[in-house]
Amino acid sequence: MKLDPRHLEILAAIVQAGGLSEGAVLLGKSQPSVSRSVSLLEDRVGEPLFQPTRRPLQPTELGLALAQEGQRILDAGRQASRLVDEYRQGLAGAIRVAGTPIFMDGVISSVIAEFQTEHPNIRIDQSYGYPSELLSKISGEALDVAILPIRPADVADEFEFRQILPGRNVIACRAGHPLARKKTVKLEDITDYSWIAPPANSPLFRDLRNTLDGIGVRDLKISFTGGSLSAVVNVLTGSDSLTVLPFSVVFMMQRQKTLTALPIKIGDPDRHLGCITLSGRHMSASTHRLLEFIERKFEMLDRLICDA
Amino acid sequence: MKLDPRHLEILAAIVQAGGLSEGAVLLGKSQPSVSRSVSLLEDRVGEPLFQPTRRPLQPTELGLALAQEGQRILDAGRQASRLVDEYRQGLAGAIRVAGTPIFMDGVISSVIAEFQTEHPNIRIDQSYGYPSELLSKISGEALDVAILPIRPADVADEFEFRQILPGRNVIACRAGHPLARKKTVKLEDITDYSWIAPPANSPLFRDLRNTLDGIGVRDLKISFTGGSLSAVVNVLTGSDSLTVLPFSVVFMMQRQKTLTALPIKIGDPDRHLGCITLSGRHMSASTHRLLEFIERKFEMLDRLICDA
DNA sequence: CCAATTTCATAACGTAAAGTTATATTGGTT
DNA sequence: AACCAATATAACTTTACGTTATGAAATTGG
Repeated sequence: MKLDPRHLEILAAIVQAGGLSEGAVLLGKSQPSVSRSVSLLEDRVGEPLFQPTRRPLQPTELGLALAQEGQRILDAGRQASRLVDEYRQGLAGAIRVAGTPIFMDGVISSVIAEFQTEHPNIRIDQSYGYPSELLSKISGEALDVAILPIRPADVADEFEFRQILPGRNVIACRAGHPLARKKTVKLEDITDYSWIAPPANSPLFRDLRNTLDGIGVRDLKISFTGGSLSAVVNVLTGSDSLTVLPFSVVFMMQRQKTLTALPIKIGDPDRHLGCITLSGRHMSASTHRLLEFIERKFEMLDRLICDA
Repeated sequence: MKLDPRHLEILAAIVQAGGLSEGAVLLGKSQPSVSRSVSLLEDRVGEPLFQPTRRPLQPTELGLALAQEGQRILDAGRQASRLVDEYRQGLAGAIRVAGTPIFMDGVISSVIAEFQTEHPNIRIDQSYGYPSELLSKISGEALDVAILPIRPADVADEFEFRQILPGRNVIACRAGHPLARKKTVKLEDITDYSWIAPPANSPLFRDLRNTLDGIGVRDLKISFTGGSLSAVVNVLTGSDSLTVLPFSVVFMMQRQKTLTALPIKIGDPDRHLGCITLSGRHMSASTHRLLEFIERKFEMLDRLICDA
């Protein structure tokens, strides 16, 4: 026989409170209401749940056993309410974030780390991808937030774009690089050194080609290609190679005195770093919190970069 | 915010079944019914519980978490139903049984032991007492069943009496007692031996006095008084003393070749052994089972005794 | 890419029961 | 015996469950 879980909850409250009236108060209902609910439950069970003609209303053996199950139901209900509250306030949940490898490792990951210390109950599922995959994952709702460099004009209507950093690339080298000591660097200086290229299908690779095309470098020696940011940095710091990197990444690395940017002006890409979400869809409160957090942190970073 | 536990149950069923329609089947409800219940729940929660525009209806993070709580509620409900079923069938519960010490230890306890092997989920709370206390405990609902010797006419209206054995006392002695070998025993033989008496406030003690008065014995030597059945038996088997015991008790002990009854006719008491319950009150199914079990066993015992 | 099919949502309506206030009963107490 | 607090009952309103019928949307298969 199927019992109404609400009846079991009421039974548990009465047993716990030690009386029907007190139980009613505990439940925030009127006394006659819970009285009748108990009657209904007793009718269905077919056995008395309370000792008859006993005034401080004592449960029978069966009443006590059922009240225990009612308590479990109450507990589960309370836990559910707690979950909802936390979720609605954006204090719990899971967010699927992905972005281009260099940006994610170089800049975003530390911001996410900061976010997690503030919100330990929010789980971040991070992954990597290049713009086209990222957009299709967002579109297919396999992803909540994508962080990538994109031309604002290229953002389709189904997406929402929040710019967090203007695009700005620099030529990067190790901190103690011979060229790094010079006040100004000329094109002729650059051609002497070999180059490190990011993976061929990455946006940065196109930036690298555009940049070098732009400043007239035609035949560049590529000594290393592919790999993650840490691979690039390792090769860069262990040699006199050069590469093109977003200034924000170099800026973060400068703090550890490993990389530096050459004092030479190159064309900025028309892509800007930003967060892409699906527009029109319901956004979870925790996702909203993360986006606001990222925007705030990058405002601060932008100010630091401008001051530098 | 308080959520309806039934909604959480429905959510759990849908998630478990892998779809709204299947969930409806699982719950034994119509599909529109559960559909609307989910809508109501989503309205109250204020967050989507299922991915929109996904047809095999996949739960969101929060939906999944709430479904888990719903599962706990379902489990508790099922357990409650199981408890009720067992209780109604008399397969579970607790019964408070008490009786006069000699009867309980000598006859009833072995019957109860048999009952418990048949119904391991029924707990028997056994205790001892003399008729007056037993009746007042039954009256005050501190006891479910009392087993005692009583005159059927003395049973008040508030009680229900089921006789299980006619009253019949015998003079008992150890198996190898000198008198036990005789074909017939005369009054003169008896007076040579000392007597063991049950506690002075027990019905058996009155039976002893009545019996001896009836057969003309005036000055009896009492060598031991009080104690439980096992104490009486121990003294009896370790000496040539005599005592008065219900024949049923002696009959049970005869099987172990420890006691025997003297072949001398004494007056039967007007009390009969039976079960007392409160009349008019609801009797639990397990109590009913126990009473029937006892009646059945004693019918068999009675037949054995008559055959002997 | 369109039709067929599956899956879910909505509509309309009857009914069960939860909720309320007011009032009657009944153990327990002094 | 009488009073008091706790529980039960009565009468009525409102909510929402459950039903069948039907509509809309997404997936599937050719």
